[in-house]
Amino acid sequence: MSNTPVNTVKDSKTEQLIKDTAKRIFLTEGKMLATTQDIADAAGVNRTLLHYYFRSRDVLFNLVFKEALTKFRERIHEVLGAELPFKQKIENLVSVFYEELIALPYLETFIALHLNQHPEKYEEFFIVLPGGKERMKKFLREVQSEMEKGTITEMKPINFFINLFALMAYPFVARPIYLKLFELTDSAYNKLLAERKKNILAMLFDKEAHF
Amino acid sequence: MSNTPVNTVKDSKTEQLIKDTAKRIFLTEGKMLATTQDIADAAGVNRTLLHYYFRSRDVLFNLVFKEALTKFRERIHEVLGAELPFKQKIENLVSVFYEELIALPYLETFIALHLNQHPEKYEEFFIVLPGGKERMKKFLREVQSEMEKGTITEMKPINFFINLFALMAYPFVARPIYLKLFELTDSAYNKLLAERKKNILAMLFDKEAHF
DNA sequence: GTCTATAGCGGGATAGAC
DNA sequence: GTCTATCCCGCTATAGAC
Repeated sequence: MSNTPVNTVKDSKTEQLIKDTAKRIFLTEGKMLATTQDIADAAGVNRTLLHYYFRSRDVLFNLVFKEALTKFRERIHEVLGAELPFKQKIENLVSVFYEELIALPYLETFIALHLNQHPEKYEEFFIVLPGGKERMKKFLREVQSEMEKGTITEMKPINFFINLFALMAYPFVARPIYLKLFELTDSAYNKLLAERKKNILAMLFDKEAHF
Repeated sequence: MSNTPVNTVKDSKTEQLIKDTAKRIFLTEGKMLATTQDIADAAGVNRTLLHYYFRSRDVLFNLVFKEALTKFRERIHEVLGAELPFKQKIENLVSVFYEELIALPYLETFIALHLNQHPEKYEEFFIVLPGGKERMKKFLREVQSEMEKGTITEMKPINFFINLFALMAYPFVARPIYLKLFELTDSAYNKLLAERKKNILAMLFDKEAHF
């Protein structure tokens, strides 16, 4: 209430630096077992600062996870909720999804493993987005309507949804396997991923020009 | 060479029990951080026996992993190498893949995470299967030939391969997410998975009766 | 806000008795 | 082959000086 000290400027550089570094190590590099020392070293700060700002490794881990997931979901929902023709919407979705997963390729893998281990944390991680449920229902109705128009193959709308995300996400999850299996370089695999964008649309929609 | 003692009967019950338990915990339940104590408790044996038979946790982990992966790959290769019409082969593949992943749903997730962390272990885990390389090349040629016949959409054969495995594997990897997202019970999700078998074929092949 | 020093414990591994 | 006792280390976390 009275005059607050000047150094109360929140979100100090250090705090943000630690959080960004943790995010990179956990979700970009996929090192979910990284220790507090690993993170501190990578950020170039003393290990105790991590506890000073976040109290425990667990709190930091969950925070980073939750923030990334929430941002990701918000972008997806935004795209799916846009007032655009169905096919255009899916094209945008693929682009946005790619953009996010190139930055955070292990996000999906982590969710899958972590939620299996701690199902009670679902509500903590998947915070309710305003209008989220309605937006999903609306999207599934759109899928249904497209099938009636004959632009996509008849199936349960949920299966269309799963197919869509399977085709997008799996190549990121399984990247290390395919790199070796087909003896590809990183950049060759990235090129393959880029080409897949068109391919995914060709798979989802009936009878279209493809590549 | 001379008369060996009777108690040299290898693969004692205990050894097998520990290995089976570890396999279940690591690959079926997805608890890749399970401690030696966790495994010993689940098997109902003393923790030191684990070291007695396998020397270290790491050795046990790699052994279990490698055995499961090799068995899995052998089954897949067997199916892909069979002398059968292409579509029949893919149908068989989906069935075999499902059978294996229902038993070991976390196999794929583990490979992805573990190989990323220890890329040098690729050769240890992915042992060379006799004729493996030729079989893969032959399969990709078959894919090419099917595209020329017009039964499947034109694309790079590698992309057909990735699409195939994406559609099969992803719903297993992402199971915990979809259970919650669509508020499904375990058995409802299993039913959905079963229905997807037909759906996957419809996605992969052009213009077929679907469901 | 940042450091050093230290407590504390959980987990892997081995020695040695039975 | 199976157990108990013990060692040892890495990692989290905190107290307290600066």
